[in-house]
Amino acid sequence: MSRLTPDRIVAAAIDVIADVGPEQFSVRRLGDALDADPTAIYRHFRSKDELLRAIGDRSLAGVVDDLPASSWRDCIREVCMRIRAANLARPALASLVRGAPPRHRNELLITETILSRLREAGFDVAGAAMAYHAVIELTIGSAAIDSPLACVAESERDRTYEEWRSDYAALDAGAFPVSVQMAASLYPQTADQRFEYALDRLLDGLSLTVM
Amino acid sequence: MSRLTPDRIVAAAIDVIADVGPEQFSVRRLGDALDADPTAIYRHFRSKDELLRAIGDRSLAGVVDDLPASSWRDCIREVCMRIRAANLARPALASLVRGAPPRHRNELLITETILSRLREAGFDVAGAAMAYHAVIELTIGSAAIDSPLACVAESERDRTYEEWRSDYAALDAGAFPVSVQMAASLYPQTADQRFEYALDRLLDGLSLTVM
DNA sequence: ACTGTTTGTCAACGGTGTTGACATTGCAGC
DNA sequence: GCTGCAATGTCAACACCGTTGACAAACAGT
Repeated sequence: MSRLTPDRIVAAAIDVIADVGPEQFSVRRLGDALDADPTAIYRHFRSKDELLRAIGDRSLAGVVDDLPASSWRDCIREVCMRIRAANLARPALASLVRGAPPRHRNELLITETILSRLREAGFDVAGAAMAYHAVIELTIGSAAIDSPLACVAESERDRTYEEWRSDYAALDAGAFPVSVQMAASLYPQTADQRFEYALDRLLDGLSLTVM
Repeated sequence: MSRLTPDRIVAAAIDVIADVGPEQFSVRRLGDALDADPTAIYRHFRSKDELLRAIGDRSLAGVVDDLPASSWRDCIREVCMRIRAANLARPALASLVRGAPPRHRNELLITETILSRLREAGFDVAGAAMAYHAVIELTIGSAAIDSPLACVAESERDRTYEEWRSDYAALDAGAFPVSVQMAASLYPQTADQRFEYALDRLLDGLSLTVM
């Protein structure tokens, strides 16, 4: 075996990203962390993009383990929440999804799980495909939006939300009456809970198509 | 007045992005297009990020003009489609959604429009806030995911989707039976239509909360 | 032990955003 | 008019970035 392996590189990369943030992550920094020449990484990954995908896939390990067998809704809901949690925990991943197809094992397992549950629930092939894409777009897209704020301390996050609310409250009440009136009610609860609500409403809507 | 103005820079930047794609957009290219030194741009924008935000702001102009007055669903649907269209046309925006967003006029107009329609439709304050966030997260998130493929030629896009489908079809049918079976049905229709479907199902689900 | 592939190292290429020093322009106030 | 000052454009340079090709060391198979 070689000194560097894909596994060790991915593990080190996750550490580096946790350290310096996804924005500052670079091949050179990763090389430093590995005490190896940065270009050695290209012996194991064709490009940085391929490396990032591998990192993303590793973070999705276990997403489809021990799922509730109760209903298709509960199952898919849980999968989506776990995907979100994985993406928010390592915020770099959310940004690198970029519509790339799931070529890796964990991503494929997720697809297989969601699709099969939908089919069991009575979705026809076309309906299952549409429902799958709908649920995934909401989950991944929402995580991409929320990830920047997910990695800062809770106090700072709260302060940011409060700042945004007061921005709305300070608007011209003539031009933006409803925004001003509702300012205090915007960004309610936590970002996780807002996602949960959106996912539940989407699943409600999808349920209607199969009954 | 100076030879370069923020307006002219933004206009040129939009042209350049349309030409070479968001990925290849750089300050140097923009300088070439303006027949000026690239660093002259920094006399009008503090950073590339600020420039991108200005581009984003302009691209959202007109999103809330002449909306259908019929139903709240039609109205919000139309707003979301226009936001998506704006984001996909100027894909650079998708990548900058992640930063802490300063409130710009067009963005505020969109918020006001959606919130007021929801309130008129009978949503209470809390429900309108949740529905607003749900709809926006799906719209912006989905656009962020779809934008990389939105700016390539249709033939190349079709080829990419076909490649992804055949990736699924080539999987081990024992481990991924449903994925293999449904391979040809994945990524159905266009990305716009898939988003439309997801949005409609989400609106269906939101409708249930207000009846 | 010889050979050929794999892996690590090094220098370098072409690109990026951004900064500071310098030259030029335009415009206020006298 | 002129002067002085701020705004604007130009240039060179910095510190990075992802990636490639040539070369050396280590390993595998025969």
